[in-house]
Amino acid sequence: MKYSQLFIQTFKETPSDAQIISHQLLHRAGFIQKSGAGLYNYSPLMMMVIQNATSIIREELSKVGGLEISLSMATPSELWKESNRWDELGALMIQFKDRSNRDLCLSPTNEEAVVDYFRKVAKSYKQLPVCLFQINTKFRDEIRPRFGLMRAREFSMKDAYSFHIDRDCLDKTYELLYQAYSRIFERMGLACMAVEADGGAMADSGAKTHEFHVLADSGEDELVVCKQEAWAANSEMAQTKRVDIVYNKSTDAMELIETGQHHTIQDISKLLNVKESNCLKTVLLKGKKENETSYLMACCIGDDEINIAKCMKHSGISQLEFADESDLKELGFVRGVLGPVGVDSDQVNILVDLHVDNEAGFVVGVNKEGFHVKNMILNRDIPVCTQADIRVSRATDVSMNGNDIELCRGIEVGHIFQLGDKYTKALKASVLDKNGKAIFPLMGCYGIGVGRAVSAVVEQLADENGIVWPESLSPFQVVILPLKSKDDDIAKAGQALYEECQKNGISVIIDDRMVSPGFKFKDADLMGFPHQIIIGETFKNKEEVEYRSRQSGKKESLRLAEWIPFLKEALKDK
RNA sequence: CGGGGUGUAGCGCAGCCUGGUUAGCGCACCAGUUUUGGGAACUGGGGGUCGUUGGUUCAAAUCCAAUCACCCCGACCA
Repeated sequence: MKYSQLFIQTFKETPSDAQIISHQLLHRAGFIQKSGAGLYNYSPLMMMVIQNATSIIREELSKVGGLEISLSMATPSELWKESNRWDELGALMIQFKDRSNRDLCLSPTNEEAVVDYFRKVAKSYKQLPVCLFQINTKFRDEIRPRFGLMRAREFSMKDAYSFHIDRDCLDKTYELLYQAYSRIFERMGLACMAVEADGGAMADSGAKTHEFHVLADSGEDELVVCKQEAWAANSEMAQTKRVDIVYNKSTDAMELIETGQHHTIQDISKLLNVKESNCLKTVLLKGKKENETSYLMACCIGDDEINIAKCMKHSGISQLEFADESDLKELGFVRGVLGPVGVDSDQVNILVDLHVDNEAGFVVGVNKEGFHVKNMILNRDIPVCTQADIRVSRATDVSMNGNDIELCRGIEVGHIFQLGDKYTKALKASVLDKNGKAIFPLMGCYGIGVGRAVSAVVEQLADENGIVWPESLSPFQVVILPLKSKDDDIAKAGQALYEECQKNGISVIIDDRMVSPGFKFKDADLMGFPHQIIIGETFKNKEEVEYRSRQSGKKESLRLAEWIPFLKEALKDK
């Protein structure tokens, strides 16, 4: 490829709305353009990177028996209604009507569609196991798209789905996919970590699931990592322990106390001279259960925080969020003095964190302006409640085995789940087993965000001069930079080397523009091609050209004729 | 969804407060000359319904209103 024919614009300046390095560089180097909030156009260079990434994915999935299919991007509402997700996924799913007034959506994920495909073909256990995958565009109407391709609304995803006759078979495929994912990310040049995760809206709670994370400060997920145990988990589900609480063991009766305008845990703690960890923080959450509005009262230690993702998991209520003033009013609650005492558990479920000792006394609001109680004891005073891990982990916590932990941030580039029979059951996709009995196959589901993975590569490998592509993803392996554009000897040498590379099957681009040397250097660095060949002064003087590695900056000089063998050697592991 | 901010050339911005020539700067783009080892210099040029709509005014990029778009922050007082 000749640079002059590439139809690419690079920029010296960073677009004002790009927050993170990968977004800035992908834009500056001419790989992506924004077309709207969370919507991006890909340039020819970006398409080459995407092709390289998807080839790696296809190869590795084929190795473990994956079969590529393509499901329609718009899906009819009927399918989603069969699994009840038409309403459950809420505003995340962009829904619309066609000219005949039929409801459709742009697929945010494809469990229903793939099960529909599956059930039209599968009749017998003899057809299993099977693993179907596709690489196509998904649309999720995210609350807040950001960070360029990291959280776009329209994005390319590889999603795979496997079907099994029994748990054992599912486990085996899950393991195969786990290994395939590790190889895929390794080949993309990513340092990746498998992390225990929460299935969220996609799977039944308790299902086995791992996320693959690239550690980066710009990551949107918080991870809890224990190096000693080689254990890592998403903070949405990581259970850890506090070791600093002294409980107020007491059998004294509950005592009503006047607290006036004191509302925060901090104020109450000071006023009554009680430790914050001996107060109970109570929040009211609102969500949906079986399409009906449902309320949840969540309690934790006063200086802890409620983790909403964990609350959703343990309560079975989806789309949980903090209730607003009008919700509080409607239910007869008062802001600032919330508490579980005397709450009708038929109306509001009560979920209490495990760190709240059920025999210790706590200070808590009593839903009456100006009053709290002392010595509220869970076992005695709150007859109907559930206890579960619903707090946010802190860096000062220890693992369940008592070892030190670290909190760090990660970019989720892949996610694998065991879905169980949730979708096959919902969509009545059964096959006959050996005994001629109909059974619902177990499913696994495996996703990779293609654009996000590519962004993560940029995020992880870029330096102050621009992108540094690994050979496996780079649009071109070699960039030839003939300096002094008007010098015939140099131009000829460049052209000759360019043709020679092509003859030898080396992927190459030549910067044939009539621009100053600095421009060519800066652009080559910015665009991140791994191998640079510079033809300039040294060629005029000594008939030598110069090699420079983008990644290490290491330079070498060799005679022109020696370059092809050198490059072949350098690229042979690719 | 709530709060804040920004919309002026492809990109980055000034001008607006205090209304008044032909709306400006840098980068990018086009032509020419000179340059050529880390984003060259000079000369000449093209490109704008100042987000949109409405209002105030002799006069609006500038003041007012509405609206749209984009960005950032936010659920910890429950």
